[in-house]
Formats: sequence, C-alpha cells, structure tokens
Amino acid sequence: MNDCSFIPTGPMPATTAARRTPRSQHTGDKRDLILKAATKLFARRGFFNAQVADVAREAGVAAGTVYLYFQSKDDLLISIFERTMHEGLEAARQALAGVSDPVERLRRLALVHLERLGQDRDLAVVFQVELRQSTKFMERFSSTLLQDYLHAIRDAVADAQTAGRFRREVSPTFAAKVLYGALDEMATNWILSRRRYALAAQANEVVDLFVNGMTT
Amino acid sequence: MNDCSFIPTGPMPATTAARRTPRSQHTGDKRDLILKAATKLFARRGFFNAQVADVAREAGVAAGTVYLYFQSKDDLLISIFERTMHEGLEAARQALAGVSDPVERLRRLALVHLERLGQDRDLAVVFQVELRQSTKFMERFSSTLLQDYLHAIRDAVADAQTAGRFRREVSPTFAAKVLYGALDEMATNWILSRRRYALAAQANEVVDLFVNGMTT
Amino acid sequence: MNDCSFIPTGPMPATTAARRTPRSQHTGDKRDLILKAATKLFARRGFFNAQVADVAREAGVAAGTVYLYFQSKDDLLISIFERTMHEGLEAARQALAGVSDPVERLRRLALVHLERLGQDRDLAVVFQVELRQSTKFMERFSSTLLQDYLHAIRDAVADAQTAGRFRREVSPTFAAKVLYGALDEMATNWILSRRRYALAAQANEVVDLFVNGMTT
Amino acid sequence: MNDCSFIPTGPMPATTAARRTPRSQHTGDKRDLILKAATKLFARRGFFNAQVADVAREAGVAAGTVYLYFQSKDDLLISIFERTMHEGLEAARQALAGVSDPVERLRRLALVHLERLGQDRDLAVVFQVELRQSTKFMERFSSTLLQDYLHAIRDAVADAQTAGRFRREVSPTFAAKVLYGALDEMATNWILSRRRYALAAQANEVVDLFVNGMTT
DNA sequence: TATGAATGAGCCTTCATTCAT
DNA sequence: AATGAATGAAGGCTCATTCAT
Repeated sequence: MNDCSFIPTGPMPATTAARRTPRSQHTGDKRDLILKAATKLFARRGFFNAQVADVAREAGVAAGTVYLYFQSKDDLLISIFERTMHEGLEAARQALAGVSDPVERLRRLALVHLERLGQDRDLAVVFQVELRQSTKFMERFSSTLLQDYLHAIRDAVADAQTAGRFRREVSPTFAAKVLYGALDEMATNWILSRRRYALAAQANEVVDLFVNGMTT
Repeated sequence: MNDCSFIPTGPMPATTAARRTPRSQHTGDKRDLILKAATKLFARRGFFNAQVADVAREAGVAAGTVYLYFQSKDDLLISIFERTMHEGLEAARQALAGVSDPVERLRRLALVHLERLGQDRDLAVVFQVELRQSTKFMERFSSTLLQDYLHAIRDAVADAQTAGRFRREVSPTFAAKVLYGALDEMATNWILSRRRYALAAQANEVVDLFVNGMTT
Repeated sequence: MNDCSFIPTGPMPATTAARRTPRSQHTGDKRDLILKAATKLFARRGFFNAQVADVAREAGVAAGTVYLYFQSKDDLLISIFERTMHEGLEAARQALAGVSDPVERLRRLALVHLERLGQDRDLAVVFQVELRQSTKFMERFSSTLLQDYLHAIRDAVADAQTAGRFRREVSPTFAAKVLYGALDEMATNWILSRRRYALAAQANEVVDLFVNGMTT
Repeated sequence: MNDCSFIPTGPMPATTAARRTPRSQHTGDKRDLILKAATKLFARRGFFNAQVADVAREAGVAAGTVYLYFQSKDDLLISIFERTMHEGLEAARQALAGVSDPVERLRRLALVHLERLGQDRDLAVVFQVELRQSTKFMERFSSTLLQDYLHAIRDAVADAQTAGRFRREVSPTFAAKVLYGALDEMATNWILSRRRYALAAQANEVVDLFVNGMTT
C-alpha cells in the first residue's frame, strides 16, 4: 500500500489561497462571478466563439473589469482549469481519507470524479471539450490533473496487485489509462447526450467492469 | 449475429461521389491536397489558430482556390471528418468481412480503429482534439461515426451475450461505451505522449481486458 | 535699450497663485510630486505611452489623486510647461537685471536657457520633444514662451543695431529666430547624444558665432 | 576637398527599388496613396490622434488594406520617414553634382532642404513635429538622415576651412549643428506660422549669416 | 479554373476618468 | 483629501471571404 501521492495533505495550495487573502470578500466574489460566467459561456458557445464582452456582461461587470482579475482571455480558461483542479484534488483527498482498501479507493476516485462533473454541466463541458481544443491547453491539462489522477489510479491498482487481488501481468499504468478512459468517456457521453441521467451513477458500473477485468 | 449496421453496403455516399465524377483527376488531387494541408495545420496549430491562407499556402494554392472546393473554413473540418469516416467505415467493412465470431469482430474493430489513427498523427489529432472543440462539431461527430461505431461494438457484444460468452447483466450499449472510451483514451494518450510507440499494438490489450471483464 | 518685454513685472499669473494660496503646504508638495513624476515619465516613455496610473505610482499616490490636482492628462503636460516657463522667465529676469549691454544680454539669455535645460534632462526632453508632438501643444508653446523669448532676443539685437554694433540689413526678428534655432538645436542634440557634456557651455560658443555673424 | 559622403552615387537604394519592382503599377500607387494619406492625417491630427481607419478612408481603401502594405501604424510613420529621406538624399545628390565650391555646396544643401519641406506642408509637419514625438522615432531620425545631413555640412565646412575661407578655431561638427539648427528652426517656424511665405527663400539668408559668422 | 489583392466586420485589450468609500 | 476598483469608449489589428482579372 502506498500514500496517494497526488493528494496534498498540507493546507490548500498557495496560489488559490494567496489570491484570496489580500482581496476583500467583495473582490473575491467578483472574481468568482467572472469565472462562473466564463465557464458558462465557454461551455455553451465554445472558447473561441465566446467573447470577453459576453463574459463580462454575463458576470454583470464591465468588459475592462475582466482584465483586473485576469491577464487575458486565455487566462480565463486556464484559471477555470486550475481552480477546478485544486477543488477536485481537495475533494479527492477528503474522499480517500482513511480508506485503505485499494478497490474501494478506485471506487471513491471514480465516484468523486463523475460526481463533480455531473454537478456542473457547464464546467464539465469546459473540461471535456473546450480545454482540449488546442494542444496548448491540452498539454497543460494532461501534464497536471491527468497525471495526478492517473497516478492515484495506478497506485491503487498496484496496491491491489501487491495484495494479490489484481492480475499482475497487466501494467498498472496501462490499467489506469483504461479506467480513466472509460470514466472520461462516460463524462463526454453524458455531456453530449440529451438525456439528463445521473452521471455519478455510472461510476460504480465502470469500476465493477474494470475490477472484474483485473481480478485474477 | 447481425448485419453490421454501420457499414454502408450500397454505393458511395452522394456527396463524395457527386463531387468526384464531374471533376478531372487533377481537380480531385487538388481537393485532396487542400484537405491534407488542412489536416496538418489544424492538427499542429488548432482549428481556430490555423488560417485559411496558411492551409492554402501549405497546399500550394491561392487562398481563393480553397473556396472553389470548400464552402467555408468549417466545411474543411467537416470534410476531413466525413472523408476519414467514410474511409474508416470502408476499412472496417473489409476487416469484418466473413468474420462471424463476435469477440473476433471486437478485436478487428479495435485494431482497425487504432491502426488508422496510428498511421496519421495529424489526422488523429484532428479527430481526437480539434473535432471536439465546439459542441457544433462534437454533436455532428457523436451523431454519426460514433453512433455507427458504438452500434457495431454493441451488436458484437450482444451477439457474444446471445452466444453465452458474455455476461448478460451488463447492458450492451453501456459495454460499448466502455470499450470505445478505453480505445479513445489510448488514442488521446498516444497523441499527447512524446514516445512514438505503436498505437495499434494496444488494441489487443484493451480488448483482452474488456473481454475478460465481460466474460462469464 | 528697452524693457525686456517677456518678463512679467506684475504679480504671478493668476492660475498658479490661485492654486497655491488656498492649499496647504502639504498639498503643494503633492502637486509638485505629481508634476515631477509626470515630467520623468513623459520624458522617458513619451506622453502618449506614459499612463496616468504610472505617473501616480511614480509620485506615490493613487491614480484618482492625480485628478484632484489636475483636470486631465493634457493638463499635466500643460502644467509642466507653464510652471517651467514661469520659473524660466523669473530666472531670465534675474539674469538680465541691471545688464544693459545688448550683447551681454544675449549672452545671459542663452546661458540661462541652456543652463536650465541642462540641469534637468527629463524636463529638457519634455520641452524639446514631447511638448512638440502635436500642433495643439506646439501652438501653445510657440505662442507664449517662444514669443517672449524671441522678443527678448529681438529687442537685444535691435538695441545692438541701434548702437551700431550689429549690421542693420538683417531683420532683428529673423536674427532672433536664427539664434533661438541654434540654441534649440544644441538642446536637442544634447538630449539625443549619449555623451554627458555640459550643455550650458555651448551657450557662449553659439552666441560668439552669432555675434560675429551680426557684427558690422 | 572631399566627396560628400552622404550622397549615394550609384543607383537608387535597394529598398525603395526592391519594393516597387515586384509590384504592379496599380499596387505601387496604392502604397503611395496610403502613405500620402498618412502624411496628411499625421500632420493635421498628430500621430497618436490619427486613427488607422482614418488614414484608410483618406486613401480610399479599406482599413485592412493598410496592413497589406505596412506592418503596423508605427511602420507608416517610419515609412514616411524613410521614403522622404531617400528622396531627399537623391535630391541633394543632384543638387551637389559638379559643385565643388564648399560655400556653394552649403547654399545648395540649405536650399534643397528648405525647398523640399516648403513644397509639402504636411510632410514638413510630420518631419518637424510628429517624427520627434517619442525617443523611439527620434533616435531613428537622428541616427540616419540627420547624421548624413550633418556630415554633408561638416564636410563642406571643413573644406572651406582647409581652403582658408572659414575660421579654423570653430569645430566643423559644431558649426554643422549650428547651421542645421538654424535651418531646422526656420522650418519649424514656417510650419507654426500662419503666414504663407516661401520657406526656401530663407535658405540664402541663413547661409549668409552663417558664412559671415564663419568667415575669417 | 485559378489567383491574390481587397474587403470590413469583429474582437481583444488598453487606459483616461469617475466615484463610492 | 485620498483611494483604487470599476467603467466603457475607443482603436489597432486579424482573417474569413469575395471578386475582378
């Protein structure tokens, strides 16, 4: 068994904390407001088709105000990514706290992942679609959140193998990609589907199939 | 067993046929040239960052010429999608010809899928990344190729269930998504990875895992 | 001999006086601070490229504070001009006090002119470059300081002609422009030169050449 | 005596020629049209207050067309400068051709200088005012045309000194600045004056004064 | 068919100015 | 008097698309 490396056990990351501390509550609200508006518009119109002025209008601020909180339009997308990532990591940390059984860890990870995306469709669209639109963002995406996520899965798989519960001939890294890919596909399908079913409910099904496939 | 619904058994679709018949061989070449150039640039710079003029230059034609073959910049992306899709369906049709074993059908489908993407990295990038950048394209994507593909998988799974080889409590549609998601993830990982391994080699591994998970 | 027309013999101009009287010493300091900061930034970045916020930061005050002392960004430039002009006129008045020899008056005028510019490079840049950037400022400039200055030179030249020391066939107004132009060029050259020589030292040389040219 | 170093004796400079050759007459006209319009607007409104769209409208083209011929708004100003400089150098070359008397050379230089500026008031304004508005342009200005010009004057002065016609105790470089400054001032005065007198007529007067001042 | 110069709508971003605190 | 967050008009520049040749 190992400690899940992708979970910061200390306090919240500096960036997020640093940004909030020096600003008033009012200011923090405005930043959030803009980020929420950007998420909504990027999701519904696409990053390139959404205009900064639209984001500002949606947030109820002037166009120039956006640039008091963000450096550029790109920075909006990156900030959505980073903020969501930090929150996601925190949620995962809490979900895994005290859980040592590797299969249960996989179950929790999958559930938290789909739950979070399933709670905010706009956010899910930005993550599943917009953030992947150019290699620039894609690489940023894949080199951070994805890595942490895959490592967490991989470690749980390796633990299960060590415990003799999973077949050893499958590479844990490969298995992690398979599981992540399946979950990711569930999310993308959910976004594109017109039916409004509960995304999180599929977490267990996916893990069941995966665990069955990995079991000796 | 079922007829593989996603494979057109009739003549080529009207759009492609209509365009090719009245035009000279030379013209067909130019259209191909432009499409190839667009694939390359969309893949390397992203759809919105690639300019029509760049595509034209890459293809060795004037900017205006692009509009003799395509209606708009969007049409370029759509045409890449459609052409590739038709070729892919044809390849799948040939790969499945005479194969009745459902598991083998799954294996062939996965192999053809990854083989095709693995042969042309630029094309793979356009399919895995660019085509998904806006819900506009994404919906077109998911309503056609993806449907055909998922149906083909679903049917094979259902056949395997009917034959008693796969567990019946798993919905074939759901299982199809899982398998497709895993394959899709392999493709996306391959694109983002710096290592130049053979993508197609992973087809069997993914199917192995899937089949094991589905087997009674 | 004549009274040097460009020297105000009455009280200080209303604008400056009006502003200073009702305000505290502390306030006057802040106004000076802002003006000094504006001079520095206008000189180093150019009027249009220097932002009001930069000026405020340089002065150590908030952006809004600038507008408590000045009506607009233009007003900053105009105020620099007016303040410097008033100080320059006062300096000239003192330099010419009790000097009746017309050639010596020219010498003193030239010296004071170049001395003042030579003491503050930033101020010199604003005067020689920024103030002339648009006809709006240029006309203001040429209709006031320049006129006073040219009149002072012209009168001294006329005096010298009356005294039989300068050739009479040269128009005093024309001669004044020539001398001013030569001095102005010295100032502009000094600003643009990388060498840090004493600008004021050239005053005598210029006047020597001029006097020699004018002498019968 | 020496050959006036700043005058290219060969064919026109490559840049100007190179730009015109590959383009059609029609194209060359359009570039000229835009440059003429820019000169007019920069002169009348100031560089920063003139909008690119205004320049385009004045030239009778669309806004985007400006960017087919120039890289940026700055490039417009630089191009005005460079083109005028090349033309001016060519005019000077022709004016000095076959003239060996140094004083006559000075006379011709001064005449050509003021004649050219006096022929196109807008161009004169751009040169005397707009081009000097920021150190960026100013340095470009002073490091090229001004240098060539000052060198030409300096060389003529040195020749006159060698010939025993000018006093030797005055540095030729210094004398050149004085003469240039006087001419420059004439140009600036002419621009700012409301009277529409002939600028070129002052060339001789300035040179007379200068020569008299330099003569032994 | 092919060209590529021309178009002009559109958008990100800046920054002088205001005003609630 | 002082602040600095907020404003929003303005403008430089891009680029998909057209059309005369």
